[in-house]
Amino acid sequence: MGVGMAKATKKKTAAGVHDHRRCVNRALSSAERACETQGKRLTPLRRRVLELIWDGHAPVKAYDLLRTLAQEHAGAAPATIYRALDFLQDAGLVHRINSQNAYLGCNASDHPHVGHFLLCTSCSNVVEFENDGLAALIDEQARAQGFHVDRQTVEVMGLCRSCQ
Amino acid sequence: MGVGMAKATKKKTAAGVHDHRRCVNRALSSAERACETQGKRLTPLRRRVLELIWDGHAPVKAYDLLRTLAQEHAGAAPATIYRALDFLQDAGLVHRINSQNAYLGCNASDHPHVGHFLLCTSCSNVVEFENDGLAALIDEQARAQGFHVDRQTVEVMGLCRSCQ
DNA sequence: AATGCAATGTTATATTGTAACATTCATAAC
DNA sequence: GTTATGAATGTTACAATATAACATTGCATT
Repeated sequence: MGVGMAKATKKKTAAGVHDHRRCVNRALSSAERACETQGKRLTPLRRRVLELIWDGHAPVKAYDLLRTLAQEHAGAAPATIYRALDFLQDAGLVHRINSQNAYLGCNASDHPHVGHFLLCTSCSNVVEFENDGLAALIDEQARAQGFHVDRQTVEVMGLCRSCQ
Repeated sequence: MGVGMAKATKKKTAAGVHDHRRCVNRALSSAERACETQGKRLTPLRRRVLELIWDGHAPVKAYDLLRTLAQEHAGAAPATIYRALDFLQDAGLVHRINSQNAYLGCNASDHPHVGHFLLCTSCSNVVEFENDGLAALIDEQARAQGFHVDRQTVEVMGLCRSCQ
């Protein structure tokens, strides 16, 4: 199927497909390094789940992952997915988008950072952004109220450039 | 039950109870005004759900509301609660805390504002805060990436002053 | 080989949220 | 006052998301 598709749409999408494939591979390599560093085990199952998450451009639902995984992995059940997701989140390889009950590969697992996202309500694409000033301002505001910050999430809903 | 309790703990909590009662009443009055202004109908059912939300200090789960409501309202079903919650959110009287699947009364329904929260992971209390600079910075960051913002939510997890 | 712990398998169930259609209620038009 | 209308609620069923609990497997160390 992959071959036929590739031929049929070669000129227009082949490069894009390969780019994306490269991007996924880069993410997986980076994930392996990150786990090595953290002394965590990126087992084949966990690695495969991470790969499935990266396969799409938008956040993925747990049960969509499950349906896909089940086609290639007999014992797949909800716990299978949720355990993998828990591991991947702990390892900083995946973020949960709370407003969507969905999961997104993290492209910056090599350094600590907070979860700040722009969510397009039209095309469902999500981009993670980093803004140290923003993180600092949130921290400062919290401290001013005597609050000790462990974690912060920012989810911004709206329209991406191409959907406006 | 209420009377016995009140007597048993009169000195220490009676004032607090009354303060909270006053606070709830203020919120309900304010909600009535807000609906009047917006041309929306705060029916007895919706008003009661809002009151139940305000009864606790922490965000409330939909099915907890349902259990409580069901004791006094025969036809209460999930849809009953979710419809009321949808209405109250549209009217700006209630916020949803995405990271907890829980709902919180809004103390500033008289003016437009964004949903910024400090969530204590120890005592479960939540405080909403307003920081125009923060909202503006988020907006600016988004615009810089060509993103048009409709709504923003900030959820900060950590420890409140008294839980540190 | 024996032990122990992490990872996964397996089954069941809890929690959260919607869909779809029927009925009731308030309001305005007649 | 009746009637037409749409909003609100009642009612039943089910979908979607997530966790609990215990069994089994696999891997690393002794």
